[in-house]
Amino acid sequence: MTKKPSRIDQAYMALKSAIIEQALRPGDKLPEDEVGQLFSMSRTLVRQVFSRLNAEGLIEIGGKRPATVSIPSLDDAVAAFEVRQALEREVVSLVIKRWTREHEATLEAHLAKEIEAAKAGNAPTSIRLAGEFHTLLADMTGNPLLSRFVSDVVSRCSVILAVFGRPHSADCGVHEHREIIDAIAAGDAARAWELMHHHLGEVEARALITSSETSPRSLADMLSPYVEGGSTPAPEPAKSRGRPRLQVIKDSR
Amino acid sequence: MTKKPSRIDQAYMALKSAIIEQALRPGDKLPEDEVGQLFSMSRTLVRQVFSRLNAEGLIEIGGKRPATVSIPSLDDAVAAFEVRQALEREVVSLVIKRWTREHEATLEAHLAKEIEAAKAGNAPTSIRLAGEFHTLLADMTGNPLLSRFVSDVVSRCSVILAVFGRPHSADCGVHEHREIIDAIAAGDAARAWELMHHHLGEVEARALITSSETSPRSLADMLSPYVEGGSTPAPEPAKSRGRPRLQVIKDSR
DNA sequence: TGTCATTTAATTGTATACAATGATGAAATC
DNA sequence: GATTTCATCATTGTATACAATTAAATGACA
Repeated sequence: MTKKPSRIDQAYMALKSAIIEQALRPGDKLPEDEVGQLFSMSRTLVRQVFSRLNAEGLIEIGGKRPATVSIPSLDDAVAAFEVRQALEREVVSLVIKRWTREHEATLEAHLAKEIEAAKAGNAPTSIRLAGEFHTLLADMTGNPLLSRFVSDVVSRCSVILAVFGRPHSADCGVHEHREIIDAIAAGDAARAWELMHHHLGEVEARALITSSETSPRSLADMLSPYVEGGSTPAPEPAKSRGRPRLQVIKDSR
Repeated sequence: MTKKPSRIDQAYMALKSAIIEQALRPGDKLPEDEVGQLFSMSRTLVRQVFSRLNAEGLIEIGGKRPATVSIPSLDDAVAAFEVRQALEREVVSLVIKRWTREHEATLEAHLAKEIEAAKAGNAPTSIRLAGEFHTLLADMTGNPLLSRFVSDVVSRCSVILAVFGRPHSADCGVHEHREIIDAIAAGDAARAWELMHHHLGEVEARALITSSETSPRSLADMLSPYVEGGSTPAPEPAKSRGRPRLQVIKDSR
């Protein structure tokens, strides 16, 4: 039984997904009260959400300025991939030790989803699933701390790709995931690590071209798919603030 | 010019130090308003401090119960040392690559402090310095993310030692640090890693004996050396509660 | 027209108020 | 005397109010 996520958790996951799927791009501003209205919570709670996102390096806060989606530097990018290599080496090593049939089934199912998303040309989903492959693998180590660190660094890498990366090409990534699964299933630690190392190198190699195009959309538009309820919560377009309208978003579970 | 630490930073560092030096022991309760009074800040800020400490696994919050210093399980301990080995292997590798004279001087100076603390029999300081040796090394990688992760896991290990560890014996640790510095200075990566691996194994090996002795002191007493200004926790002690009544915090085990 | 000073609006930083929830202890009943 | 029930208290969860600071807009002046 998964304990039901609190509203804070929901907002956290929603914003994290939005950033990772690049619906929110690096540099985008996140005013506390605006986000609060979108998720129907007070700034107090938004602040807690921001605190968590900041701890994972996904947003920048504290400068008495609106929070912004992080813009990693090139140094940050190098550092992230450096750490990621070290962590995922350990992941591969541990997963092979504790490998079970269920793990294999889980990864196969995930890979199927990746393939499906790639076929459908669903870029945001592909990006998210590509990252989840690695966090899924990390979960299988049975080491929660390692899992957390990997999840953390994978998130950072997603943002890095949003800044430096060329458009996500799902195909090659999926194929490499295929090979990694096979090597792990075969218990070939050396080959599995070599493949993972190469795979991460490929991902890192995409950090060469800068794609900086700005699309001035409203925060509500960018976030609407992530706010619970799916459709836009009809944000007040009026600039002059009338009565602060609070919308109640119900828990549908 | 280091940016001045905010009050939040100060309280965070104070509590972190108190936990790492085992002035606050696992299971100790940390009521928000009591801590707030000690550091002369509102619960709002205390909450932010707690949030950070919780993110690093040093305290537990959220259960509608008072925050408590974390009591890591044996599984947590194994997981932490597993991750730590992976991270510090990378640290050794990177530090050797980027080794400079200044690094050597910094570490020598730190080692001198460790020796001094060991001679003086200052256990809390010894514990803190032993951890700082590793974070200092991590800083020298020039990789802020790796540095953060190492700092995080080292903190966790400190708490773990507080739960499972036998009383800290500074001498052997200091000697091992000595050897590690020498191997790194000599550029012998293999030996440096072997020494570090062994050293961490030694530290982990102390996670065998449970030392559960309870000393029911007041929170103010335990924290007073960490509160800015030393022993006066209240800025306006002239009121009816000149010395704030502080309830006894018990260690339940 | 361009630049600079001043005002105005927007946004965050912090504290406090109120509600909700779980712990504690006392009283009543068997 | 033990146990259960209920009231009270302590503590956190959440929202809002106010202060402080920064970004933006306006207007004056060369």
